[in-house]
Amino acid sequence: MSKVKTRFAPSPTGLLHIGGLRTAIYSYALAKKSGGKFVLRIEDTDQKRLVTGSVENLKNSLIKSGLKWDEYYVQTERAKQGIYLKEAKRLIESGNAFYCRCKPKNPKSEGYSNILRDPCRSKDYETGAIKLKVPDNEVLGYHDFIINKEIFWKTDLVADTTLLKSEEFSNLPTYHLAVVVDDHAMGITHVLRGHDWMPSTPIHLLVYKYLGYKRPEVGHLTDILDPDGGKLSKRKGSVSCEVMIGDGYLPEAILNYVILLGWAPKDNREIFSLGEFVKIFDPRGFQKSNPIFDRAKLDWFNGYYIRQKTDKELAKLFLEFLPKNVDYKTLLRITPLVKERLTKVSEIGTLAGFFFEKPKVKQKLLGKNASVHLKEAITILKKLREWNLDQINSVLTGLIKDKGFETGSFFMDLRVAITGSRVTPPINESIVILGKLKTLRRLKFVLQP
RNA sequence: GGCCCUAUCGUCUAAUGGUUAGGACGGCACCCUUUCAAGGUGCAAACCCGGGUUCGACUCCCGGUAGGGUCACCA
Repeated sequence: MSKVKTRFAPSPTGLLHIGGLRTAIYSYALAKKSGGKFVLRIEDTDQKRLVTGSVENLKNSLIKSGLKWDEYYVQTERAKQGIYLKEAKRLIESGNAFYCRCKPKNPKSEGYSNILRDPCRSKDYETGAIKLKVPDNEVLGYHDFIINKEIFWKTDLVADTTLLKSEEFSNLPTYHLAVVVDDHAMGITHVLRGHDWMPSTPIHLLVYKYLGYKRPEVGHLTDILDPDGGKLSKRKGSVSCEVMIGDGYLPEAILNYVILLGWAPKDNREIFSLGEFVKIFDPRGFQKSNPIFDRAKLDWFNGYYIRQKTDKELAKLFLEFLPKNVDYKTLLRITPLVKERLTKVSEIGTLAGFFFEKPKVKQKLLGKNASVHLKEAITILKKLREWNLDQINSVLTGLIKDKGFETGSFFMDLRVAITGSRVTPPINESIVILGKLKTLRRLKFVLQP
């Protein structure tokens, strides 16, 4: 197999969205599978929408997911070299582009436009924005390697599109020029991008042709849809990688889930790391229809990957979500008790908070025999010389038998008195970690607040 | 509205003309069990509709319908 070179070309307008991450993953896998290179290119030619800090954030999110790029470019830097201006002028010279001095359209006030041919194409300006002179009565087509189909457009339906902005916009290229010039200059062999780019593909096809470039393979990926309909909205915030990690999701869980949105291997295997994915990746496994983002399944992946962590790894992750003064050694002992009870790392606070802070115990959570249960528990636990699980287990089960208590309600009262909650890690194991002193103090406190 | 893409359980998907239409998440039930989980077992749950082609269509073709995208000197 010949070597594939791909790129991920985000615009630095915010955080890395999981849709973007997905495009990056597939591009990465496509290149790496062949032993080729993966390029990161920042498409920052729109000054107005640039968000400061977003380039760093983009990089960080990619790194956390394990996606390492082999080459890195920034478009405004390349624009300073004059490369886009030079190529745009070549198009003017060959008669395939023209200068335009119309006022830029405001899409919001004008809605969709049906004017395809720009009036300036017949004028003979020598400055202004440079637009593509789209030919009449031709058919443009390409084979999409993801949809696996030939796709065609009639040029009569393609608009004269701006390629290079005018002087007042610093002669920066638009996406349409920049992407073609850069992909060619960087030797990109496979372009993989979102479905939303499909309608502008005929423009790029024309630019490739007029500039005399060999064009790469092109494939369009499905869009991730919101459960409420429409494209997954950034406004909901929690679909950016950074926010999700802050919510307690693991990068490897996000990665694994996202890989499976719109792609599946022949054997339908579901669990894999990035490295394993690269090995089995096959572009024929793409789904053609848009998948819907399903948080329940993501949660399942997250729980799965939490359970795969060693106690040490997990305890370290917990630190992020707990008060600063938490003792790491104690946390390490707690970890195996909570491991299989977590969906998100952030839930450690509510599940294990009682270890670090005396809980408020609501009386109504206690059963009607609570005071008897707790009194007897105090008496028998007080006598214990060795504070370990075996001792506590045998002493308490012995008590239940002797007094004829109901096992479930006895332990529930103990649980509530110690933790303040009816949903907790195993109570005897918890008491061992909590220690004799605190345990007895809490039990007494509940009886006599 | 023009153009383009798409259509299998609620969701993610497998199937490449002949299957009891398979798996996963979620749901439900049972087992395990001192709560909740995790784990185990089982159950319910899908080929958008209408025409063709064919001995035979989830699979191929056409038409509806539905969903999505896009129509900026934004990417």
